[in-house]
Amino acid sequence: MVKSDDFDVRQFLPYLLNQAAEASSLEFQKVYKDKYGMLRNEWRVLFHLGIYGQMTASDIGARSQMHKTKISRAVQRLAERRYLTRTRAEADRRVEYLTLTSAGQRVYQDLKATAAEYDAALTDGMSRQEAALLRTMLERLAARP
Amino acid sequence: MVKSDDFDVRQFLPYLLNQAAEASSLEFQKVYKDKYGMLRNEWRVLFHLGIYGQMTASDIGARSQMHKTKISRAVQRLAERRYLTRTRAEADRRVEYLTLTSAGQRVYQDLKATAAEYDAALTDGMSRQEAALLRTMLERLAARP
DNA sequence: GCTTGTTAGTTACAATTCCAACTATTACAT
DNA sequence: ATGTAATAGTTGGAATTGTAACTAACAAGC
Repeated sequence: MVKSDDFDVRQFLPYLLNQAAEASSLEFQKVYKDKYGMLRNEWRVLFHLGIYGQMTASDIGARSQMHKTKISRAVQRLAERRYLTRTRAEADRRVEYLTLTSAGQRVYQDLKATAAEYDAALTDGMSRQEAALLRTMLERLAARP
Repeated sequence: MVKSDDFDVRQFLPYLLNQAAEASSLEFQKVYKDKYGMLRNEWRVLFHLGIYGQMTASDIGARSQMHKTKISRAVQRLAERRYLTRTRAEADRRVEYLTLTSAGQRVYQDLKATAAEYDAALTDGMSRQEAALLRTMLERLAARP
C-alpha cells in the first residue's frame, strides 16, 4: 500500500520519461526529417537494418516493439526512396527479407554519426558511470512486460 | 569529434528514452483510458491543475512543454466531461482560468494514487539513490533547450 | 484616436497513427 | 485431402496530432 499524499506527480517516472524522450527526440528528428525527409518510424527501421543487416518485418517488430502497421508503412516509404529492397522468401512466401541498398547504408552511416555526436552532447554533464547507469535503467524499464 | 564506428545505436539515448517512455506510458494509460476515457494530454492537463490549482492554458504550456493546441483540445474535452470549469479573466478577457470541479478533483486523486503505486512498482528494482539519480537526469534532459 | 505588434486561445486541414478487418500463405489435426 | 487455426504483412476508416492560419483582446508608439 502506497501513500499518495506525499507523492508528487511531477516526479512520476512515466511523465519524466516522456518529457525527456520528447525533448531529445524532437531535436534529433530535425536531422533525419530536414535532411532526408524521413519520419521517426523510418529512421527506426533503417537503423535496425543498419545494425542487424537483413531482417524481416516481424524481426524488426520483435526487436523494436513497433507495431506491425508502423513497420509496414515505414518499409513502404523506405522502399520508395530506394533505401531498402524487399525480397520474397522462397521457403515461406509470406515473408519478405529487407535489406538496405547502398544508398540506405550511406544514410544510415551518416545518421549514425550524427546520433553519436548528439548522444555525446546529451551525456555531456554526466559522468561515465552515471551515463552507463542511466542506459541500464532505461533498458530495464523498456524491457518490463 | 566523435568516432561513430564504435557507437552502438541501440544505446542511443533518445531511442532508449522513447522505448522506456512508451513501455511505461502504455501500462499507465490503461488506467486513465479504460477507467475514465481520457487521453494522455487530458491526464496531463488534469494533473497540472491537480497540483497547482487554478491555472491558465499558457501556464500549463509553460510548465508542461505541451503545445497550445494540445492543451486547448484537452481542456475542451475535460470541460465537456465536467472535470474542470473555465472562467474568463476580468482584467484580461483573452485569458481563461481553469479549475478542477470536485468531480475532477476526485479523478485526480484516484489517478494520483494509482500513479504512486505504479511508480513504486517501476522503481522496485532500484535503490533509493538510483531512482533519485534517474529522476534528476531525466529532468535535466527534459529541460535542455 | 489610430496603426502596428504581441499574446491567449481556437480552428481548419493535412499528415500520422490506431485499430480492426483483410489477403495470402503455411501449419496442423483429423 | 480438407477443414481449422496461426502467421506475415497490408489496407481502410476513424481518431489523434501537427502546422499554420485565424479571431479576439490587449499594449505601445505616435
